[in-house]
Amino acid sequence: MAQSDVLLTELKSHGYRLTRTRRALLDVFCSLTCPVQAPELVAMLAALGVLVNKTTVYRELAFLERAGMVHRVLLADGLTRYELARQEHHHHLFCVRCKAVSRVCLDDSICAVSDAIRRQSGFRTIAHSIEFFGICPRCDEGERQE
Amino acid sequence: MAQSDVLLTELKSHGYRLTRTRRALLDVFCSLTCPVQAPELVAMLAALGVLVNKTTVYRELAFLERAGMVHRVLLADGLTRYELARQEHHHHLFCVRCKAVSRVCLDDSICAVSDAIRRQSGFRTIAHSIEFFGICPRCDEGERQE
DNA sequence: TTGACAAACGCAACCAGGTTGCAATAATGA
DNA sequence: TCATTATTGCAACCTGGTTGCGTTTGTCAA
Ligand SMILES: [Mn+2]
Ligand SMILES: [Mn+2]
Ligand SMILES: [Zn+2]
Ligand SMILES: [Zn+2]
Repeated sequence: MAQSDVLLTELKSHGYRLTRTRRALLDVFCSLTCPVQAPELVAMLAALGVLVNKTTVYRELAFLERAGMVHRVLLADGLTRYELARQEHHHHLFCVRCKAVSRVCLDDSICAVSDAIRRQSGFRTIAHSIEFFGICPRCDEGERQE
Repeated sequence: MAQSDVLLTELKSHGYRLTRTRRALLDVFCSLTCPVQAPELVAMLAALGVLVNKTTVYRELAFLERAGMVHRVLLADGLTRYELARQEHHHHLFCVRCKAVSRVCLDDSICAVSDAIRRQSGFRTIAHSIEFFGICPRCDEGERQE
């Protein structure tokens, strides 16, 4: 059973409808390895022959977010991206040159600062975002040759 | 000498003009303790009697960013904020309830993961952003009473 | 299979943040 | 004071995102 079918089954079991958009969107998300913007999703669906209005995509993203299946990713350019939730916990490397996004898994201890923050300031952390901005290996190579 | 005068002097020494907008903007930035959005700055300047067009503010922010005096801060709501650069290195706590932004200084070791990332993936980190999203002490108090 | 019903949808209009081209203005040093 | 050029205002534009509302469609029970 494909990963997207697992998700569809879960939605169905909660009484939600399995629409063309919903199926296609989850398919796309399962095939991706890095976060994407909503307008990009509209284009990707169109390329698959699924012509869907941007309003629908935004509403569907909100729905999938509520259902805990996708979440937002904020990177250095201020644009909102989405990726499948329930992946191995990881963080992002954003190349400020070519805008490529890659992933990195960090040591648990780095993610465990929440407790220290709670003690220090009383702030109850729900989530964190650790993003690194810099130059990816490919661009670094290119720059050295210029 | 006020902090903003130091910055103005530096700009002047590089041959840049000291305009009304520039002075007022640096004054405002020096008086703030957390990052602000561009439209907020337009309003704050207006409240000080400095009526300035939003285009000018955006251009001035780009200028001050190039000059290394302010930088962008991206938080959980996807809006771009700016704050004075050259502060003690710190990170942000974003209350998802009241949207308040506070600051926290983390252990150096947490910020030093860049080397590990370089070894692991070849990605050359220039900057990082570590943001925490959760409930601030005030809101936490309020929620407990409801 | 059919129909009722609510969920999902498309569309148009709208909003906010941000950008651009260009002509007018103002800070500077001579 | 004047020339030079950085800075500014304005209008028009762009993109991402939202809203209201009437229509379509997925689901399930008859
Ligand atoms: Mn990711
Ligand atoms: Mn800060
Ligand atoms: Zn790159
Ligand atoms: Zn709060």
